[in-house]
Amino acid sequence: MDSRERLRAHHLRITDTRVAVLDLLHGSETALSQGDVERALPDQADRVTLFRVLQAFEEAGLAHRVMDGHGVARYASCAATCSSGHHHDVHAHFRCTDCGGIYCLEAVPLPQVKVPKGFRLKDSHLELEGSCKACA
Amino acid sequence: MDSRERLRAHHLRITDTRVAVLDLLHGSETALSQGDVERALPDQADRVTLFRVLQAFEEAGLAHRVMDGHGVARYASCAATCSSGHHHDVHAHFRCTDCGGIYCLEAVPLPQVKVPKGFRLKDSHLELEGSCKACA
DNA sequence: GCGACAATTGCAACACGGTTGCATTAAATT
DNA sequence: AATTTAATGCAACCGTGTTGCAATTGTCGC
Repeated sequence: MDSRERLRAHHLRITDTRVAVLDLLHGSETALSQGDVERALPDQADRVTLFRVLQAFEEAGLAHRVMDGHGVARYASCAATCSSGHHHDVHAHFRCTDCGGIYCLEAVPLPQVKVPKGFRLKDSHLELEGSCKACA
Repeated sequence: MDSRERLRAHHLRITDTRVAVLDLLHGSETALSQGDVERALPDQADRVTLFRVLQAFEEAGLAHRVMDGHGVARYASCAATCSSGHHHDVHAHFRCTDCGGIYCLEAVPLPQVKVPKGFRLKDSHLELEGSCKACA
């Protein structure tokens, strides 16, 4: 689906920056940080705007957020079935310790776990680390 | 084991601050951030010192580091079998979205996963989210 | 196409954790 | 006790994340 259509479908106004960022995310194999986007689209927009664009994408269900190992947020485009407040990115993430890239591993499901008595489980994240196919 | 003994066994010099921090970590049910330690031990030491103490603990195998959901590092005391460069904290972590506390769930093992061809897996982290027994 | 309204953007500024360099202090070794 | 080696405190810096506000721009009805 075209980026403009996707924005419209998720009730976000269509601006040059949003289209450019969404295209970028969609074409990237790895999740991108705000800084990555900034570097990939120089002079496109202020860093605060990029921050807010990515924030809006996440809230709207257009992208999901993954934390890298150093506390920096990275974003990857969501499956088509995600919508505002309802993400379905139930897969593992692989972080390459060489290049820093984060890959969504759709094929790796999240395990069913049992938590101790009294704890209430709402969400789970599985993060794998190692070398990606480009670095190994 | 006494904190002084543990420091000695891991080839770290024994200082008031290190003993205090190690005692604190050992007595805490949840993983603590540098800020947590700072607040728990006011006037004990400079924040840079606390940063370096926690860093030294991790390198020495006295504590392991867990990232909270917002990119802040938290530390929990390690099992006795951990040593410099060889951590054995192969368990899941539970983050309470209400109080922010992070619990080590020794009873929850890490799943065996298969990564795509070309990827080389070295480490994995399982992070669970929800409400802890105190908040639920 | 034009105007009105609401959403988006840019800029300045700040918060906070993480991090380094360097001079000072303190622990371990003899 | 003297020497060596590591730990500490302080100042300072970086990058990400964040907010407030004024200026700009997209969208919708006409």
